[in-house]
Amino acid sequence: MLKIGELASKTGLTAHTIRYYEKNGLINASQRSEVGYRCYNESDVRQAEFVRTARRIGFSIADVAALLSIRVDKTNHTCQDVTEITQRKLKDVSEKITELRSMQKTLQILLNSCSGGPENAYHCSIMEALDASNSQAVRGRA
Amino acid sequence: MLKIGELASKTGLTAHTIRYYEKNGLINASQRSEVGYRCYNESDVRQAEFVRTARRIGFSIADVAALLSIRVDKTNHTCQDVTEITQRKLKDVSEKITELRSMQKTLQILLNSCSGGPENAYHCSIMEALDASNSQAVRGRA
DNA sequence: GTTGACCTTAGAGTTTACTCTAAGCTTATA
DNA sequence: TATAAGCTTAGAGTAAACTCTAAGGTCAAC
Repeated sequence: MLKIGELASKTGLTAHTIRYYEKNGLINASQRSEVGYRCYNESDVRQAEFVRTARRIGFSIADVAALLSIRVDKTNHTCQDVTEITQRKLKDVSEKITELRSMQKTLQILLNSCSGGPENAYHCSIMEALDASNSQAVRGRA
Repeated sequence: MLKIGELASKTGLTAHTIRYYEKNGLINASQRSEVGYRCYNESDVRQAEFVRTARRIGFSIADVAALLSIRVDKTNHTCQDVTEITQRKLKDVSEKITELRSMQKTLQILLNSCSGGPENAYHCSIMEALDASNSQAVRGRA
């Protein structure tokens, strides 16, 4: 039976985070010591590791809660339930990537257009591009 | 001279957002009407458009504030000042993309491993992968 | 027997960028 | 003239996921 600090170092979470997850129903201590300390058994530890793994992959806390509810009652859930969550997350991630790539491209174009040197910014082409909202560099995201 | 609602529809921001930007020093109305309405002249409008453009590209509010301080005093700032901000932002964006790509890859591996069918989740390989923290799919992000 | 590390709780604070509300005045339209 | 749309302010609420604080109890070691 581990105390919270031990679970923390075992999982790489902080004790604060573990209590926060508990408040959100992701992790629980199946027992308390006589003085009220949280005690985690092997099954609790596995659940905590599940949570940490899922969070690390990018699932939100709500996603993890959904995955856990499947995990504790696998026979009443289908693979489809699981893949739905995963697919939705993949879609989110992919959309975010598309958006960021567009930003990346724009920023790179801006950087390419400017010397970046010590001369004053009076004719800086980045500033000019930002000033002209009809500029080529920026129009990509309109 | 535009009122806030007119500036809003011209820039695609909301009046709420414009006031919020004002509070953060990004946009200001160089005049007020007799009854206290904000009045924006051409220069104010250009600044608002600058802000909107820079935000759209992905600059944070702090970034935009920095760019504006250069904008209003170009002769005392260098191209280097501008490219530094842009480069830092490009680095942020690129790092975020790397992180998300890794998530994307992991999620795709999970999806590929699972049928996603209506059978129950007892042997769902996604759940198994999340349970086994030493799984191949997940280890990539450790 | 006292220091220091660890545990408890409730609850507030952080970050970013809005978004909305309430209460009230102004302006345009019918 | 009534109604609706628009403007004002200060300040609260939202989202996500922590992160920290205060005030206090517990435990192992020197």
